[in-house]
Amino acid sequence: MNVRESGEMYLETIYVLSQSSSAVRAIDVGAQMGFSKPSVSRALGVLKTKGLVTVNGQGYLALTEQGEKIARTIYERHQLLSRLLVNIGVDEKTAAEDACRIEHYISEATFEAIKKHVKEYGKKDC
Amino acid sequence: MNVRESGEMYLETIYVLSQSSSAVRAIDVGAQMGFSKPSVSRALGVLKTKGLVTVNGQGYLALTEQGEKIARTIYERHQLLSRLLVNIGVDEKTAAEDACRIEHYISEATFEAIKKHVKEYGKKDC
DNA sequence: CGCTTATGTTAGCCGCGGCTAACCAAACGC
DNA sequence: GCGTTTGGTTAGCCGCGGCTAACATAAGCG
Repeated sequence: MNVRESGEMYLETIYVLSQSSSAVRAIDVGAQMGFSKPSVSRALGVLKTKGLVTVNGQGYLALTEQGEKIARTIYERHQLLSRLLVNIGVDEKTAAEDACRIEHYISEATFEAIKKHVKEYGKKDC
Repeated sequence: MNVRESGEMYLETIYVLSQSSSAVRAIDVGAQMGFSKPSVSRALGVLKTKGLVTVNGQGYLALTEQGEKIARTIYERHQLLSRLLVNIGVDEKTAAEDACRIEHYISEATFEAIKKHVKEYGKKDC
């Protein structure tokens, strides 16, 4: 399922919120992302039809296996990129902001290369 | 003037084409980017009204000082990111593709940090 | 019971940035 | 000199992804 930046951000947000809260609803996602209720409603509708998100009777959101896979991928990239940027001297806030955009646009190959590089870089302590 | 990814790509393309050709026209930009004539026409119209591009009587395009500044910035980022990715093991083609997207989304701070890091990295030969 | 508050959805707008179809004008070639 | 080819514009469509306004429930509370 092709999900682009917007969809990925929704999935990632649900994923992150799920880790600190036992129940995530649409309104929480909107609050987190700074988007209106209708925007969230529609975006979730799309993600539902794509089989990436489910909603139970109480309005609680859950990622499907597929959805969680995407969310975890993006989140992992976010973490790695963010740490990387901080490591090379970018301030926390800017690093997080930049990582948040870059994370949607790098290929798997680039991600793997960065991961490998970070490991080497750490080992050699340079 | 706020230019986003699309506008930046047009500016960058004009800039690059200008370096290997003495005269760049809208049609060349379209051919290079794989876009239709009307798309280019409209995009250039916007860039013209923003004072970033000029067209002379013969239909030849030129970047204004402002426009060239943006184009050079983006191109510089493209080059640096591309080299960086190749250095850490990403293949040429993928590196270019990824750089082409990332270049529009990194902050000045991140760009400077990467530049600095690349220099250090080179020096220490690790 | 009835009002308020919280949550979600529906309808419809807008800017962005692609697209095709159609047209216009200038240059080129027979 | 006239048809074709080349380059550009105008009009208008479409999907994306925000938005507001308005409405539908459902829960909490005096």
